[in-house]
Amino acid sequence: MNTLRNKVQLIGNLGTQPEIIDLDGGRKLAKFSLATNDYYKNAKGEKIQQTEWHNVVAWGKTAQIIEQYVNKGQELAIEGKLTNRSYETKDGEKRYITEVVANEVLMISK
Amino acid sequence: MNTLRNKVQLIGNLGTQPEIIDLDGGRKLAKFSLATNDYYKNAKGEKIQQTEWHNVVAWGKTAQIIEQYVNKGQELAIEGKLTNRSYETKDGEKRYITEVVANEVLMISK
Amino acid sequence: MNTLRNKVQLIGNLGTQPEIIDLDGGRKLAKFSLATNDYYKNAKGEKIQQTEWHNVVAWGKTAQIIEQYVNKGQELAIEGKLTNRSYETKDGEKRYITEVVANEVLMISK
Amino acid sequence: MNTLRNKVQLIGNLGTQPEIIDLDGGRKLAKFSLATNDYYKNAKGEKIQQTEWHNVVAWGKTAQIIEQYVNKGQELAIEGKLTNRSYETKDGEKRYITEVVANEVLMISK
DNA sequence: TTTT
DNA sequence: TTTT
Repeated sequence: MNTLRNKVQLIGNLGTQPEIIDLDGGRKLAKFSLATNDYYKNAKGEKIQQTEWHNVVAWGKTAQIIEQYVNKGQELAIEGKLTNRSYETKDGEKRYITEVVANEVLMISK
Repeated sequence: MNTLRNKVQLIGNLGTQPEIIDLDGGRKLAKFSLATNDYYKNAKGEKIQQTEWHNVVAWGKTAQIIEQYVNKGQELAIEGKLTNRSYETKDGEKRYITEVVANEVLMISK
Repeated sequence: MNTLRNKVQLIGNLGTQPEIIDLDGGRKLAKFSLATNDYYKNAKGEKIQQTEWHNVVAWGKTAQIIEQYVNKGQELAIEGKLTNRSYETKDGEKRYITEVVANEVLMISK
Repeated sequence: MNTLRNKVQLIGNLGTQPEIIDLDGGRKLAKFSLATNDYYKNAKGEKIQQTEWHNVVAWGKTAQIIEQYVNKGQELAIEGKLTNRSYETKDGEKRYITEVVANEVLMISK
């Protein structure tokens, strides 16, 4: 009843090898940056590529699939939800980070 | 050719009245916070509500529609893309902010 | 790994009370027609409403929710997949029907 | 204001070379069948592939892109809306056909 | 056959 | 900061 309310879909390329973290109890966490590329023409008619980098995380079974099959540079479609976390810097300042929590991944490169 | 690569959809409620900024050339910019609510049961079987707050912006015609029809508290469905901007604080520090740029809005409350 | 490949999302109104079928083993099947309305302006500048009627089915837990909470006329968001079935008429002719199999429903009317 | 209400997204392979129809006024229409594949395990634990075939049409600029770049067998992501048409057979019977009208296409094979 |  |  929830994914209709908060859904993100990205098709892009991994900027780094995914980082896999082994959590207590055997559960895994995967983290990676995904670049989506947007193309448009500017006022001069030049074709411009605009790249957005997204922080993506995945848990459990999805993390396992990523660990086994997903590598740097690869093209990937993901679906998930948009989340915001805050944390404190070592100077005690509060910072905010937005992450996409992926619940589905689809490798689309051949 | 682009929205398939980077798409966000949110259905939630406005936390504040939308802020409307009149840009040079008559163009408008609308900014607001949108709360999406997720419900799940914890280990004790208690129903938990988890709220995510999203920064949403809209330009041009979409901003006009928001100015005319959208108010604090209202339920709204939006579709857009996920973007990241950086800016400098007055102390010269670089900060990052993630925003959803809405290209469609749909008022779903009666 | 699948919903990224075949996904339908509709926001519309039920044309009829949902039909609930009790299957063997206690499982339920819900069937209903959902009208989505599209608005556009024609060459004369008149506002035209175009309605599409969709055959929607849901199984199991989603069917139960529909039986309990969803009624004729109500506004509903659904997400699911697009499927095609064939059947034979009593004259032995093969006919095709397209249905949306809903796996999520969200009541959005107040 | 409309695509939130009726949206279909498919990632699949073309079963045939797209049929391109030149309409009056230079406008084009593209038609093709797209197969989406779903994988699941049956009661015996065997991996089953289920293929759905979808009728897809595209108009204008999207049809031109398809004419130039899209070929039989290729993997394609499309986004569009779900429509239903009726027509009469030569025996005077009314038949219904469901089509996905694509407004975006993305070639995802390399 | 819905709704606005 | 919203809503149920």
